[in-house]
Amino acid sequence: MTTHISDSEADRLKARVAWLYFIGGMTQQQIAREMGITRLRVNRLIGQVRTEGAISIKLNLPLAENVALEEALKERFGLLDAAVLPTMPDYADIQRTIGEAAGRMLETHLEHFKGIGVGWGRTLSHAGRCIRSEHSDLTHVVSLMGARTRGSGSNTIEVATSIANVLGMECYYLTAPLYCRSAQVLNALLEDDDLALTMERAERVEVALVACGDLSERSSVMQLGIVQEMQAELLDCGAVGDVLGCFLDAEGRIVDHPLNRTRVALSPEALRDKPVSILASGGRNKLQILHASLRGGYFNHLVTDEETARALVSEQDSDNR
Amino acid sequence: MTTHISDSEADRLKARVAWLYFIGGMTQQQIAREMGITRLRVNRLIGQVRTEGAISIKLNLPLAENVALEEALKERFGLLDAAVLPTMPDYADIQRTIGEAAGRMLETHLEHFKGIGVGWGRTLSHAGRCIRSEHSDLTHVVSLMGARTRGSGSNTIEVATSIANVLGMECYYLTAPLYCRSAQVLNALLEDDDLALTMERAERVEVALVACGDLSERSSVMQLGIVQEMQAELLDCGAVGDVLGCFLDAEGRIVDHPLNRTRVALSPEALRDKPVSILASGGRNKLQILHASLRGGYFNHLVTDEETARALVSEQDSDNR
DNA sequence: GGGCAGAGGTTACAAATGTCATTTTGAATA
DNA sequence: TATTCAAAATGACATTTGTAACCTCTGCCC
Repeated sequence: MTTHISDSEADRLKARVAWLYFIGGMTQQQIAREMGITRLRVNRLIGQVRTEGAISIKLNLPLAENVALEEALKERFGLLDAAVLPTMPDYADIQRTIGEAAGRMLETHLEHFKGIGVGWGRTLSHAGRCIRSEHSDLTHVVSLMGARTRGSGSNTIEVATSIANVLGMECYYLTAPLYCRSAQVLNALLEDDDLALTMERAERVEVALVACGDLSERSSVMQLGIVQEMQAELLDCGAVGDVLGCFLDAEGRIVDHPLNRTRVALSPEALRDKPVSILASGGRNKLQILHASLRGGYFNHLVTDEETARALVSEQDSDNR
Repeated sequence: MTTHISDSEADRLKARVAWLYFIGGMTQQQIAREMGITRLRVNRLIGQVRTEGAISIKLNLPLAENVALEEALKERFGLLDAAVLPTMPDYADIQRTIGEAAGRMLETHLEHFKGIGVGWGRTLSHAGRCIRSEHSDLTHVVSLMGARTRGSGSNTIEVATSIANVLGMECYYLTAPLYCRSAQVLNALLEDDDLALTMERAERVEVALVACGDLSERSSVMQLGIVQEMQAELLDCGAVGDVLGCFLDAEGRIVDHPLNRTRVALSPEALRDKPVSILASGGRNKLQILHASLRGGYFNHLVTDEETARALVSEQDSDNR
C-alpha cells in the first residue's frame, strides 16, 4: 500500500486518525488496521496532534472550573493546597461552606501533626462540624489570639473549644483581651506564666487554621470598641483588614499602628514557618485582605469561594519591581 | 484517611480527578497518589465522567470537521467509505481535488480487484494523476458508457485511457454514442460482437469510478445535442441529473424517458452489485443529483466537497413513509 | 441485633499506549 | 547511477489503563 506525501493528504490522515481516536473512541490498533497503517504511526500522529495543542478538552462538570481555579491559586500564591467552593448567593452560606471545607482540609493533616492553632470568626465556627475524630495521636488545640469577653459563637474560644471537642483533645486559651490599652499592660500580662506558656504553645503548633477580616462594620474585629474608635486611623495607615487581629496593608505588610503593637496573639509572620497554615475566608468584601494575606506569604493553604478565587487569580500584581 | 460521603464532596473529588487527568495530563497513578486514594478509584471516577458524557473533546484541526462529515455520510447513506474535501472557492478546483481524491480512493482497491470501470466528466479526468501503478495483478480498464465523438479531456474514452496508462493496463471502450436515435439503432449496435463483449466486460468489472451530472448547460451530458433538445422534457419527467447518462429523479429512481431506453451504457442498477462503486462529484449544483444517486443506493463510496457534504447530511429525507 | 446493599479496597491480569533502537523504503541530490 | 537523508515500518519493551473476581467496611432497614 503506497502513501503519498502530499501535505493535504497527510493532514487528512492526521485529522482522520485524531477524529477516530478522540471522537470516535476507537483504539489505536483498530484505527491502524482500518486505515492500513502501523499502530506506531497512529500513535505518532496522535502525539503530534496532542503537542500541537490542536485538541481541547472541556469538562462539563460544574466543579471543574473550580479545580482549575484551585490549581491557579496554588501556582499564583505558592500554596500547597487550595479549595474553591461554589459561591452561594447568601453570604452566611459562603461562610458556612468555606468553614466546613476548611474543617475537612484541616482533618487531612491531623495524622501527621500534634498541635492545632485556631483563630476566630464566623467562618471558622463552622469548621468543627465537618471533622471526624479518629486519629488520636493529636494532643491539643490552642487559640492563637486573645479573645473577646463576650461569646458569640465565633469567638476564638468557642472555635477552639468546638474543634477540641470533636477531636477529644485538650484545649488552651490565650486568656487575655486581643488588644491591650498600652504596652505596659501588655508586658504586665505576659509576665503571667500560664499566659506565656500558652503563647509558647501557640508558637509551636504545626497546624494553623485562620480566617481574615476586613474593616467593615460587620467584621469581628470591628465589634471591639477599641478598634471601632480607630477605624479611620487604621485606614489612614493603609490597613485593609486583619489576620489574627494584626492589621495588614494591601501588600500584606504589617502596618505600623499602635493596635498592632499591643496585640496579644500569634504574629502572622509566625505562620510562615508552620507546615500547615490554612487561610479560610471568602466573599466579595474579603477580597482585599485575602489578597494581602496571600501576598504576605503567611499561608500555604487556602479555602475560599469561586467568585473570590476568580478575582484573586485575575488580579494584577502591582509590584512589578 | 477517612472520606466523607457528602455528595458535594464526592463531586469535588470527581471534578478534581477529571481535571487533573484530562486537563492536567497527569497519570491515574499520580493522581491516586497525590489524592491519597486508589488508582482503581481514580479509574472508576474517570470512567463515570466518561459515561456521563461530561467530557467534550474538540479538535482544532481544520480537517477534523470533514472527518465527522465523512462518518456522517457513511452512516446516512450506508457507504463503505467517504472522502470529504475542503470546498475550494473555484469550481474547477473543487472538481480537481475531488477527482484526485477519487483516484487515491480507487487506488486503495486496486490490490483486490481486476477490472475497473469508469464513467466520464471533468471531475474524473483528474483521477489518473493521483494513481501510482504498482500492483500489476490488474487486468483492464473499461469505459462504462458510450462516448462523445469529440474529445474534450473529460470524455469517457480519455478518462479510461489515462487511468489505463498510469496503471499499464489494457483499455476497452464502448465504441458507440451514448444515446441512440431509436431502439432499432440500439439493437442493431448491440449485435456487434465486440461491442457486446465490452458491454459484458463492463457488467463484470468489480470497481466502478463514476461521476454524476446535473441538467445545467455546463454539464457534460448537455453538450450532447440530443439531450439539449430534450432538456425541458427531462425536467418534466422529474429528472434532476444523470449517472452514466441515465437520468434519475430526486428519489434516485430511473425516470421513464426515451433517452434512458436508448442509452448505451451500464445501468446504474448494475453498480449496486459492485464491491466498489465510487461516486465522485461535488459543488453546489450537483447537490440534487448527488442526493438522488445516493438515495438510489447505487454507490458504496463517495468523494465530495465539504459544503456539499454538509448539505447532504443535513438534508431531510422526505420519504418518511 | 442481623442481614443487606453498595462503595471502596486488594489483587491479578489483559489490553492499550508510549518509547526505544533498528531496519527498510522512497525520494531527492550530486 | 550512486549517495544520502528522512519518513515510516518493525519488533521489543515498560508503562498505563481497563476490567474482573473477590473482600471489607459502613450505613441502613427490618
